[in-house]
Amino acid sequence: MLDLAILGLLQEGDLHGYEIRRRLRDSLGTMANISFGSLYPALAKLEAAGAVRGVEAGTASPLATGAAMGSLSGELAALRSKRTAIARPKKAKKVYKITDRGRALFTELLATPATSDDARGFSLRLSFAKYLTPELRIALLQRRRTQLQDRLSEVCAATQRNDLDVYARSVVDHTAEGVRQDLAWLDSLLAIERERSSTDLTHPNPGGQVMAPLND
Amino acid sequence: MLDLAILGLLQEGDLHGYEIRRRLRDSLGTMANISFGSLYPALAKLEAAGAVRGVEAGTASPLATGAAMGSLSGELAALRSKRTAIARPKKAKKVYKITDRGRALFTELLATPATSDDARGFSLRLSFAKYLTPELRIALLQRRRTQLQDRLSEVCAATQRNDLDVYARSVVDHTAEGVRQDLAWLDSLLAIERERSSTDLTHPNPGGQVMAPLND
DNA sequence: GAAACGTTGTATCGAACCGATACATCTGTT
DNA sequence: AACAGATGTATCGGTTCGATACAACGTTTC
Repeated sequence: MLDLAILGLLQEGDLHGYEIRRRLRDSLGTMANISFGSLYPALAKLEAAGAVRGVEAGTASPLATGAAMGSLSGELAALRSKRTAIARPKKAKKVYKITDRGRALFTELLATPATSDDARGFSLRLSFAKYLTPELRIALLQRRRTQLQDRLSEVCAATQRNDLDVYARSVVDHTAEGVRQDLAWLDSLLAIERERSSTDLTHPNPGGQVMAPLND
Repeated sequence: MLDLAILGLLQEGDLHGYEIRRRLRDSLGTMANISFGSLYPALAKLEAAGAVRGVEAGTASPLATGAAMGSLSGELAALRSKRTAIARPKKAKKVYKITDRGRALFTELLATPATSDDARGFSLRLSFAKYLTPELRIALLQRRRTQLQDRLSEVCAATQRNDLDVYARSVVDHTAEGVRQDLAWLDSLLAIERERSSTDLTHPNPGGQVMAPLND
């Protein structure tokens, strides 16, 4: 699941570990707090599998690193300290690029429903939903929907109990409310998605947006 | 964190593994989906630490197992099949009891803020908040509150970005909304808690409810 | 009545993941 | 010049997950 997130980010540009973690926190809200203890082993594993290639930046060609830079502040910092960048090749950044193999793996992981998408797995996949076909997109939403409905009936059953003290009850009630909200969100997404697909059928590719691998 | 959940449940009655998992799902909504791959090792660890004691039920005294039964349906099933219960001592249930050491550990774990309470850790602790003093209760809520505020500003920053496609944006927005709702919930809990503590000061122990280790 | 299936129940394995920690480099502050 | 703080890579031990195996019992079905 971390693999999917990494490949997804790398799909939009080359990044190094620290920057990946930042994006995980910023763009992919759901994947916040991924620790380096997960990240670096995952990167090593992906590299061993040939899905990404990591090159030490700073050692070889300092001119080429500019394009690989992640953050704005990082780029500015690099420009400011360019005098030292050539003289200090020690402990360089390792910039990761996605390979064709990695792109294939990404597509595969994204489409695979896994066994049970939990909240994180679903949100992650939805974040990358522009890479899915409309059918797979709707399938993803529907899978999550039935899952949430099951969860809701469980939680509602818990709500009916009368052997809970105020605190436990408050937790259960709030949990139920959260599930209901998620469900409503999902329904709105499904409605949008169905409308979009129907209009796409009548007006194939109307504007700048759209089409199967959806651009941003 | 699983330890805390187990000890909390065992505090209200002796249970065996399977039943613990059921309660984890039913009473403690947040701790749903705990796998046996976590549960049994955790029980073994707690037993090794002297926090719980597990006794094989069914083998020794079939009469004594009745009180240790967890679910209503379980008890009924045991009554119905009591004729076979004596004759079939194979592969017995292992019923766990909490010890004094376990109770002490529970109190310690419950009061310890850990390093960072995530959503699960917080909900779990709040579910057992009746075992906390009013001061510790408020401290727990406030810790979580500042944490959620930090999270909210992070997520709001993500909301401002304009380089997200519709799907990623929807995820970010919904996440932000969720955090806001959690924050509102927390504020209401804090308000209640503060009022409760102030009325407790003016009218010490007014009704059947209340007092430091709060009963259910 | 036996075969098939669902539930209850205990247990283990490998992999994923977390939290803490260590270490190195550069930047800005005082 | 000293120090704090962000950036950056990396590893270690422990916890948790997901899959799987196994066993006993109840219910349904043919």
